[in-house]
Amino acid sequence: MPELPEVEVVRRGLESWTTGRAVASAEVLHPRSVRRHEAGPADFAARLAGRTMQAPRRRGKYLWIPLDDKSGAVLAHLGMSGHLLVGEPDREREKHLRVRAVFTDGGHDLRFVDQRTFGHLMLTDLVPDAFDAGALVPEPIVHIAADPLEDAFDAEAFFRALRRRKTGIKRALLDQSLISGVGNIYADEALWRARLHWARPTDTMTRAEATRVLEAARDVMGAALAVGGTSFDSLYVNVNGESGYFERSLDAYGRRDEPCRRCGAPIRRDEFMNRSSYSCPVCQPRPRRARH
DNA sequence: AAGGGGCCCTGATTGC
DNA sequence: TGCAATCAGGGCCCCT
Repeated sequence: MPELPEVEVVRRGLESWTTGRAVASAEVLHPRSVRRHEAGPADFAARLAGRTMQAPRRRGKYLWIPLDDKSGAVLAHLGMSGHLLVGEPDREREKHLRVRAVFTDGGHDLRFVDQRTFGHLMLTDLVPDAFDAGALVPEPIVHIAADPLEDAFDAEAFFRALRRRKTGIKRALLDQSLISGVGNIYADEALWRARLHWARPTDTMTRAEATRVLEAARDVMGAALAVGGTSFDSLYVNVNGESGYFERSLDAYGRRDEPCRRCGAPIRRDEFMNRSSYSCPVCQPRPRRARH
């Protein structure tokens, strides 16, 4: 379940393996993994061959590798279970290997392995960024907001957007067009730290509450990044196939009926958006006017 | 037209 | 024991 910290761990891990290396050839082993590349799997592979990769970049949960003169890029979203792995090119093929690129220098290859195929890769153009003057972003993600660890993130604009929305705070945190990089785990963690219930209506939120949840999101994602990200089973791993250590630091997510680390009350689990929401019934009381 | 729900996927786990 | 139901969830698409 890679969210911002996990994707950033992958980006850092890829850096020395992509920068300045030319692709000899690529193969797509599962068409669904390039479904957003409209010209199809064969075009994806053919157009990647011969291109030189640059240093990988990231916004929210999206990662991209600019190509050649930076007019284009490989855009990646890891979805639920996507891994980008590097290793000896002749090693055994993973069961869920979906896309593979080998380089002209004959060194480590780059593999996209994805059990559930919610993730995807595509080739795309880079266009001017709306948030960061002079920067370029992949065209398909121009609509998503900057993430809270970027300098370009506009906290004031985020607050104004919250007040305009008629929804609950968790749904807003998960809306990548308002703030990117936050998924189900870190949304629950940020709300627990900010002592806000997930159904708190955003249109009446105070500046202090908005600041609190934003700072909490920054803090918790920064802390997770510092220890290599969160991992449950093997659904998320870095480029060497290793898991992170943040799971043991989670305060809310996945802790149903376990004592709140602040007040001792048993953590509750609610159904929300067809998934789970974990919160403390005492520290995060349900608002009278709840919004989903 | 913004908000909310359904759906896509596979493997581990749970239940009968 | 074996099979079926359930769960996990990001983002796209569709409906109202």
